[in-house]
Amino acid sequence: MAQEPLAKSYEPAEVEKRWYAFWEQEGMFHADPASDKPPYSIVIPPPNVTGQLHMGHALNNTMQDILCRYKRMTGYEVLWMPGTDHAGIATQNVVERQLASEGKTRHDLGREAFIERVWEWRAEYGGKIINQLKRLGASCDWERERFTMDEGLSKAVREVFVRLYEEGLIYRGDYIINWCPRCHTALSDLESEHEEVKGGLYHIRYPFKNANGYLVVATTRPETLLGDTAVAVNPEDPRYADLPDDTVLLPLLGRELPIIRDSYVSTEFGTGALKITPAHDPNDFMIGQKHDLAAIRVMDDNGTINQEGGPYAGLDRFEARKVMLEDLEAQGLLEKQEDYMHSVGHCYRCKTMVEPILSKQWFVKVGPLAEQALKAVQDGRTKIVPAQWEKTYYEWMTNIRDWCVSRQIWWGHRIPAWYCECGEVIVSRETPGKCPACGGGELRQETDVLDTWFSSALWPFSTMGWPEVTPELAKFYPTSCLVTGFDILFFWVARMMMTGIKFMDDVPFTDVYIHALVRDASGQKMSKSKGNVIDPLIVMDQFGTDAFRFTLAAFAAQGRDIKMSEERIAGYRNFVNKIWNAARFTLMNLDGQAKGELPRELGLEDRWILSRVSRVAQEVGAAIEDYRFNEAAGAVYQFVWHEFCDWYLELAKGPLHDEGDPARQEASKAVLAEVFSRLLRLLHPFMPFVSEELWHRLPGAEGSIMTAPWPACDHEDPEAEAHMGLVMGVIGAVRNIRGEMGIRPGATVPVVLTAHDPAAKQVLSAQAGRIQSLAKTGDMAWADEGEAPAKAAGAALPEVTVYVPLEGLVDFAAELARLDKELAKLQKEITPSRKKLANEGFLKKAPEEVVEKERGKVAEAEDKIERLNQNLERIRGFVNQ
RNA sequence: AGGCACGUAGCUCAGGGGGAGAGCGCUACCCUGACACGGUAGAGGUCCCGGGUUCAAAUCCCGGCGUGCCUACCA
Repeated sequence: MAQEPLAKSYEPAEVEKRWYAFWEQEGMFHADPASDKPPYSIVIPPPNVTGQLHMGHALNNTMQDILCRYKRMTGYEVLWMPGTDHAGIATQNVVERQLASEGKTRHDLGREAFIERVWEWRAEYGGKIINQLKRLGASCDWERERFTMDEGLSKAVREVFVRLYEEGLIYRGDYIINWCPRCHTALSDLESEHEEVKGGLYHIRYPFKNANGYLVVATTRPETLLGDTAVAVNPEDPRYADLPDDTVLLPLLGRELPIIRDSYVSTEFGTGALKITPAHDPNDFMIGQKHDLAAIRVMDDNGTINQEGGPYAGLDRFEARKVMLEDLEAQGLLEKQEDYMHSVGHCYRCKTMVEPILSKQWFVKVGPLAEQALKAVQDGRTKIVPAQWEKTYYEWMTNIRDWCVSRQIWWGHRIPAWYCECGEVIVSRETPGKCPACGGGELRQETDVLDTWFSSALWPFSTMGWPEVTPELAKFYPTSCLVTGFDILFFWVARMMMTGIKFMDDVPFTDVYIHALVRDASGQKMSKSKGNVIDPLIVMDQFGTDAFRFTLAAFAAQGRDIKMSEERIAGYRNFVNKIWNAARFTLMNLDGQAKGELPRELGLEDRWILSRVSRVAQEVGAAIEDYRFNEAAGAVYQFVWHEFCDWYLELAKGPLHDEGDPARQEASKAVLAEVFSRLLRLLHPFMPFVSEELWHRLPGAEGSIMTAPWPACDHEDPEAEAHMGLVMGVIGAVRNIRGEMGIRPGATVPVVLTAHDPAAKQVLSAQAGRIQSLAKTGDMAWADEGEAPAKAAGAALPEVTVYVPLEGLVDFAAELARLDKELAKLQKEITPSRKKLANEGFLKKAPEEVVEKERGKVAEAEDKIERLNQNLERIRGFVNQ
């Protein structure tokens, strides 16, 4: 690549587009099942085809991408399996809305044409989110992209359904389900979202048939009274031990209702008398079965009262409630009504209030499956991170109820069941030609489709070709990790566990990493209606994808939600720019010279930075493997900005610009090139684009940074780190004096040092040039203790005392104040240690090394205090003269 | 109703039995030949409150208070 000087600041847009195209063209995301490398695999949580990239997707996929890119660099064959979900209800809604704008309904088209229409919609708009993931830099194996309605995946769905049916784990039955009167479909328990709603508790009088008086029942849903088939009281309830009659009359309709006794009824709540509506309440249904009561459905699929409702037929459920209450009131049957907060299920798609309705549905008997899925986590075959979620998982798995999988919509996998006129039900992989029972050919296929989660539950193996036996399954199943939000722990993760164990005989993933939610800057959940959404696409346009990804990683602490604001992203945009400019500096100094062998003779700062980059590489790697993304990002940030840029580059300027010592200059160049190359690799999982761009700018660079090895930990040098610590300490001390004393930045100050530790003198003398340039000092002089300059500001380090002679620079009052402040700080710092050492219990019981450490701290501080005091006295003596 | 998290600098948060940390913001100074999307220095804290365990608690335990979230068939 032509070496033009870098622009002064980084321009992401063009770079991102170019490198993503390059990676795809080169097939760098493609996983080879025949590879010798160890496998690492992740299946993407498939976004809805109708989806638009939001913050949640961005976080989720950034994390997966960090893992995948890191694993590739550490020698794994990585498969990141992508795809989308057909999102039954959501997608059907979108297309129905489209039809509505043409003045049509799906019924005008008919089932087949409608489904055709959905496929058309998908072809046109369905790829949107995939392109948005690409913009994020996601390194998915797009050649393998899957869709839950694909032929292969549909085959897997059918296979699973039939096998579960054959084993008696799928059944069809009458049950109370959650019905959405707007979407016209059953919903699973999970899809009914409970929300606190202000309603009323109505006390209604049910007159006795053969006696005076009445029984008062309390209800929140008076309209369901039309379907009552009994009234229940607790057999233990003394209030109802002696009733004048065993039959009451249903208000408004006059139907005779038996009074039954069941311990389910609470004596605490309401009036202690409960109306029983088996067709419209799950508990009433249960009681109804127990007492052999009739179940009368009083509402149709729209939530409108049906024929059974007599005079109220045709009224909407809410309208019916209103009218019925008025009538009850008029007849003196409404004893009282009070405000009542209770939680009511709402459709997760359209927020319509769910109506519990009795109907015939298909269910998965989850008990046996859940038991296995529970065990797999308990015995550690699958690890959930952070572990606190395991509890939640156990809780749900042990209380799980059968899963209603049928949906009364058109878009989805049609249930492979056929009904014969003779009453036979045929469940089969292939469309049956005739009834095996009566031989009749008039078979009707079930019209219901399956819950979308039924197909997503198979995702980890259906995407790899199951039920066929494939090399992909052999190499990449079970997958290594699943990255997801806790909101779909039950919807999806738990169900994948069940099916994976059942059909693959092994867990679908060894790790599950549960990440937090992304909220707005004030902690509110982002939602369109609140208008507080931050659109990741706009953010990427504005600040660049790398800055955005880094922000997500940096804030992704385990177990805490992320509050996102543009200000933060701007901060990391600055970081990207910092990297860019460090590259500018590096490239200018390298002068086109390719990275070569490191020379044996190295400067202190060279040894130090090599040691640091070694350690940081290890730290960052370990943090990524433990899903501590924020720590990984923090370590890179700290290293790049505050060690490499703030210290190393400044220190290296000396030798790099010193034409008088070519060997030293060459050594610095070699180290600069080496460290910068490593730094880019450390950045790559977080910032794929800018790291790739700069990688190619490095002289002599070959291939993509994607396939470059993760930096080794091979230059640890504790001595160099200790010596650099000393140098930094001296520079810091001088800078502090300069800053506090108000010495003009341009002025050069003299420095006198006294060595407290003789070894320090040698180290510092060798680094005199570095100290002079970074602290802007003149010549460094050494004095013996006791010969310290009188008119000087002083700072005490453990190894040396630093004096800056002040004659002509500042007034001494300022220095006295500074020393006082410093002394006070030291005293305050050391107080807890002194207290500990004065405590006999501490001396006796604390570990020896802890006691030693405290002693050392006190000794060091006292030593500093003494030296500072000496200087204080000298100045006082001088001032008072 | 039960469960789970969280409460640390002005803001957003790391940390998690032995020296209170970061980023942003703030103050002062500086256009030093990579970068003002920058540099140097600095100010700022009852680690929510109350008990307990311990030689030692911001950290562990118990109880409050506050804030989120999840689960639940008491009409």
